[in-house]
Amino acid sequence: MTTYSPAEASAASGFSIDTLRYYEKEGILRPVARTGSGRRAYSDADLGWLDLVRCLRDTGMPIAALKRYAELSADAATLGERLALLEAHDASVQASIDALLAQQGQIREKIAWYREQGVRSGALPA
Amino acid sequence: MTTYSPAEASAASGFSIDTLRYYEKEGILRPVARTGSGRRAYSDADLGWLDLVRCLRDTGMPIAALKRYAELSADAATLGERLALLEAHDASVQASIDALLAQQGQIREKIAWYREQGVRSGALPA
DNA sequence: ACATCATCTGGAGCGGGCTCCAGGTCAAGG
DNA sequence: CCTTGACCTGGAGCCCGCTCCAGATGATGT
Repeated sequence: MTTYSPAEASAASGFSIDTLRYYEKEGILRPVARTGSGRRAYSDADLGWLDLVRCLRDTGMPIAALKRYAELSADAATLGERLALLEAHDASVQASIDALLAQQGQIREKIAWYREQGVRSGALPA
Repeated sequence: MTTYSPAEASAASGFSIDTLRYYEKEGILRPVARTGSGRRAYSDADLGWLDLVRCLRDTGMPIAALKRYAELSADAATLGERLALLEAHDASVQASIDALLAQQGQIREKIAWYREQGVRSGALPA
């Protein structure tokens, strides 16, 4: 069973070492195994979980929700609850995408308007 | 030429009155006209600009960039620069959308995995 | 043996973006 | 008139999510 040093876990997950320690302190990462001398030894399972954390964080899930999800993960009986949490998050991601698409439309209208103004005034080539 | 009280501008833009004052202080909103007694009187142009600000903020443009954009808007000769700024922002919005779609895929995989686990273990109905 | 380096801990500090507060000033309704 | 309420100002405070620091400890390479 391979293990990984903090530096390796950081490289693999894309989180800084400080952030990994912070996540552990916050309960997003359950206590990581230690070597005899007290250094962290991340497991493959830890890295897998960090991958998911990365994805959830990057899609805007707040630390508190991540922590909740992590707590639930400690108990197999909460599978339904975790599923619900993920589904709610999926819906919120969908909402963000929809909002971004609409806003992108507005930005592009503005861009088109600028282009027209520029050409009309001769400031931009047609 | 219609004008709007702070409360009206807030309702129309969706920004709190405090945020409107903050934006003005930061230079995102150029100094708003005042009534004889010193109260703000927002114009239609102000509200239009706030609409755009809303859109840009909601798509993740930071305060500093908004400020830059606002400064450029004071000088007609900077049209090209503003256009470039918007185009860059459009590209970053597109990148966010792409990233979200990919991450959504990952989340949905996880959801599917949970469903299967749930059914397999009998915790969830097929 | 020694210098170097990675890591450890607890806690302070930071940047972004607001949000709230105290204390004061007007304008309008009863 | 007098109260009420919207508004004003400058500045402090807050929440989030890290990020950095000092000081100590243990592993590593020469």
